Amino acid sequence: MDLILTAHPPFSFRALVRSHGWAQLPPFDWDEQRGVLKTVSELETGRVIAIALREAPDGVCATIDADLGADEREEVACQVHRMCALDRDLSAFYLRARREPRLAHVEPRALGRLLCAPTLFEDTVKTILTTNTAWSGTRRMVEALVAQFGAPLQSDPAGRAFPSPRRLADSDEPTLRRETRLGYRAPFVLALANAVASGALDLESFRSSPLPTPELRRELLAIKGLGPYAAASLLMLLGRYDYVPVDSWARRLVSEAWHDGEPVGPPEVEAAFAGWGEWRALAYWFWDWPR
DNA sequence: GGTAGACCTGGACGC
DNA sequence: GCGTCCAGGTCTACC
Repeated sequence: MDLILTAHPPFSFRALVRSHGWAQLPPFDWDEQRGVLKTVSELETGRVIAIALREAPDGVCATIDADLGADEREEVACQVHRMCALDRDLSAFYLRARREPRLAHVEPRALGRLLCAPTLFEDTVKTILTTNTAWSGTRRMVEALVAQFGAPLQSDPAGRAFPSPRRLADSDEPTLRRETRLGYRAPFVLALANAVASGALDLESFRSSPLPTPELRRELLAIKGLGPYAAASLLMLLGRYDYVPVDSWARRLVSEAWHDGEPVGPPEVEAAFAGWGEWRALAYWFWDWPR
C-alpha cells in the first residue's frame, strides 16, 4: 500500500537523504540510481514492516509491504513525517541565507532538512555511536546492533529493524560488548534502552517539547553518553538549531576558514556562527566551505 | 568551573 | 604477523 504525504515547500527528497550520513546506516538502504530510500520499522504492535520512500510531486510517497490497519497506518505516517521533517518551515532561515553568498545555494536546492530515524531512540543511539570514533566505526557498530538485535522482517528475514529499547534492555553489557563491539559505549546504550523501555525516560516526548532549547539541551546532556557535540546533533534532528555540533571536523573547517589553520576549540567554532542566532547549526552545516 | 586522564576500537605504520 | 601509536567525544575525579 502507498501513503502520499505532503511537505512544507520547498522540498527535495534527494537533498533530505544526502543531508548527512544517516542514509548510510542500517536499516536505511539508499538506492541512489532509483532515488528510493528503504528502511525496516518495528511498529508498536510488534509487527515488522518494510518501508520504501521516494519523491512525490508535493512530498513523499511511502510504499509499505503490507496492508495496515488504521492505527498502524497512522503510526507509519507519523514515522515518515519524522524521518522526512515534512512539517519543517525553514522560510525564516532562507530569508537570511539569501543575503549570505556562502548560503545562497540552500533555498534553490531546498537544503535544510535532516534525515531522521523513525524514532528518537534510534537517532539517539546512532548519535552515541558517532562519538569518539571514525565513520567506519559508527557503521560497523550500527550494522552489528541491527544484525544481532533487530527484529527480522517476516517476508525477508535478512531485513531487520533497528533494535527496540525492549530488545536491547533484555540484553546485558558483556553481550553487547562482545556481539557489537560498542566498547565503553555499551553501558550508555544499555542504560538508555533500560530508561526508555521502563518508561523512566519519555524520549519521544522531546519532539514536541515546549521547553526552550537551552533547557531541552540540559535534558539531553543528562543522558549518559551525550555530551555537547551529541546534544547539538540531536537538537538539529529535533528542529532546534541554536547549538553547533562541534567535533574535530568542525574545528578543522573553522580553523582553515578563519584562523589560518591554527588549532581552534569550541569557543571559536561557536563564535564563527554566533550571528546566526537560532539558525547557527544550519548555517554551519550547509555552509559552502572552501575546498 | 576548568582540566587531566581513562575509556575502546580500528586503522596506519614500522619492524 | 606483531606491536605501537593515534584519532575520535564523553565521563569522572580532582583541584
